[in-house]
Amino acid sequence: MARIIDVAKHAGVSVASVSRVLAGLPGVSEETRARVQAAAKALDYRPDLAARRLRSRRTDTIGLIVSDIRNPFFTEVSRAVEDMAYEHGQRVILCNADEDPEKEAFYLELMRNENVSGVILSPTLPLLSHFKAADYGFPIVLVDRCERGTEADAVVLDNLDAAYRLTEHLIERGYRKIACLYGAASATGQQRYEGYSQAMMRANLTLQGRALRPAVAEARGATLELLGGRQPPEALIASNGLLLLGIAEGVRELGLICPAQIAVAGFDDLPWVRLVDPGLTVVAQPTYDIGRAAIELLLQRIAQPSQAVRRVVLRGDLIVRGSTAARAATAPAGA
Amino acid sequence: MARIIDVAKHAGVSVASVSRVLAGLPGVSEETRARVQAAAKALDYRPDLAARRLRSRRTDTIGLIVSDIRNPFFTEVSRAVEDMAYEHGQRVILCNADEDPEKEAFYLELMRNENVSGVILSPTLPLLSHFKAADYGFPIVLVDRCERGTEADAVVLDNLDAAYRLTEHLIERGYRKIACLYGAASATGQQRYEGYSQAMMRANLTLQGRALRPAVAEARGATLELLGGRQPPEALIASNGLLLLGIAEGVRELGLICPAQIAVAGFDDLPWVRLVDPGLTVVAQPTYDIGRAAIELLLQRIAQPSQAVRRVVLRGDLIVRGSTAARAATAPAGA
DNA sequence: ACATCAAATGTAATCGATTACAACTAGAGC
DNA sequence: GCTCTAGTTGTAATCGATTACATTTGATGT
Repeated sequence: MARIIDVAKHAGVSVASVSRVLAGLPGVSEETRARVQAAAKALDYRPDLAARRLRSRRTDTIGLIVSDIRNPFFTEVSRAVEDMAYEHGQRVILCNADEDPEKEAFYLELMRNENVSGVILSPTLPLLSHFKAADYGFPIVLVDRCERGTEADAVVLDNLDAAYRLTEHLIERGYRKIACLYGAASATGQQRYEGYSQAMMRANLTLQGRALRPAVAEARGATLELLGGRQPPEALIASNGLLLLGIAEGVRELGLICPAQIAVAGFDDLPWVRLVDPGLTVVAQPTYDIGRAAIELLLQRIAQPSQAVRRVVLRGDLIVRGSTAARAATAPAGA
Repeated sequence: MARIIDVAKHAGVSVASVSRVLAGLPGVSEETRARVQAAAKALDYRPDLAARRLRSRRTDTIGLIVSDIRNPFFTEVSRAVEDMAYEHGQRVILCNADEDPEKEAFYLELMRNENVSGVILSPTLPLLSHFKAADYGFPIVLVDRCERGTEADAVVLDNLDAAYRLTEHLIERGYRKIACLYGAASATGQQRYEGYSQAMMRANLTLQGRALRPAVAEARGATLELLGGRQPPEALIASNGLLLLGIAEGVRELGLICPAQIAVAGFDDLPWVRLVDPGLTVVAQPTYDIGRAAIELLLQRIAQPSQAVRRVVLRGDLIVRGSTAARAATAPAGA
């Protein structure tokens, strides 16, 4: 493998000139530039990144720590992050923390060791509660999750508003007994539950919330339980796509007809929600935009480490489908 | 940030001793070991990875180049790869080549520059056709795609067999006019089409194949076209999850009843396939195992660069659901 | 008491770039 | 002709580890 000194010899110049040409710095004559480029091409020279990183103290690498890449929301976000990162000459190291604070700490530690340019993170609840971006040696941008007082750049959905509107929609359509299954592991789930709560209380309706671990089976179980009990709800809301899937499974398992017997709504406009029977009403998140906004914030902070904390709040898009069609006047009580 | 020389001074030993202790090499007294560890902890020392990589010529980084992480198959595979990689002290750089040979070449180039320990790759068709792992400066393992003569380690499904069994199942259930929508961009799609063809020919049935770009909209369009024409097929087969989704969309759009009016089957046991109306019959791929097998092959090849080429062929699992229920004796022709 | 040897430790070269600084060149101004 | 400046170019220090090789230490055998 050719080294910079080989290129220098081949071109008959010094290593400094080679370095300058290849870095595109000014102060090099056209002739030298041409000779160096020719030599580099002739020798198929490629700089050793380890050496460059050691000397320059820059890695051009960003870390992306999500809870689980298999969650379609994060899949999409990570895709956006990767696209943008490579466009800006950055590599991406991807990590799955599985909502586990220990794994999360491990990966943040890893990022420090890797000396990354910056990190995009969807934090667990315990980490978020005292989170200060300044505590880390590198720029951090949060995605999907953040609380009012969090001292960090962040890109989030307006969760409270979105959940409020979704719940309001159900109320308008005539549903009264509405239960909400929400993720207990993230701030986002809590905020969406809060939006649901506010809408319900405003309409003087009784809250029925279930905090769940973010897993399909959890939501399925809760659905079977709720709908199998006495006083089953008329409508179910899921705070994210995984839980929505679980609800759909449970409803299907019970053989209930949607929305006549049970209305369903949730978050994340996943490819399949329009396929299950009457089509599911959801709040769509602009996932790709979320990813893109996150990396833009990050790149700007890398360039300007001391700028004020910024927050991008995006609005969810309510997509109404058959699963929340207007409720029949009153359910015939016992026929 | 503490450097190794600081640790050495603090412990009253040489840098060599520190390095030895931290690398876990033998030939260090218990006392030195303890002092070094204490010093390292006291100073919160963390080795500079760039320096280490420069000197040791190892990066402990593997590259994962897939066509699109948003394809659930690759999502799952990449999850497995990441889990295993971090367990073995390797970082993962993730790249999406989008079935684009240029992007693919760019990323392979990047991997070379990064001096990765190895790469896991799902190659495009043109790359695969002349692929030799030995042409690259690093170990490579292929996933999901490989041809008979390919000179590279690979982990693949027994595509021909799986597609054959799936088609055979439809034939047994009484379907005759069976169309197959398959991905034109990958060897895998072609092999599955081949399995379909063999099963059809064995039963003396007429082939009806559509080579498509791997996109949901393509399959949806083809479905509308096929089912809208004269002589519509009685059953549709998709060679992967994306195309299956497109078929499901198309069928739903036309308001056809499955399987009475159209049977559907495909590949990939995605979370939603049991939810759409009668449940879709599919061949399930052991995706996590595929990812795990890939990285195991890779780690072994890294350890033993000159060992013989190996291939892991996994068997698909036919999961029968309502979408391929036995066909009614003969469709009443016009009532 | 001394040669021998293994274990422990230290010294310094090395990986391959970037970059501060010095040195050189040529033309402008006086 | 001489100084000054601006534009090029080169030399060598530097980043922070690993590791080949040299050296010291201490135990063992005779």
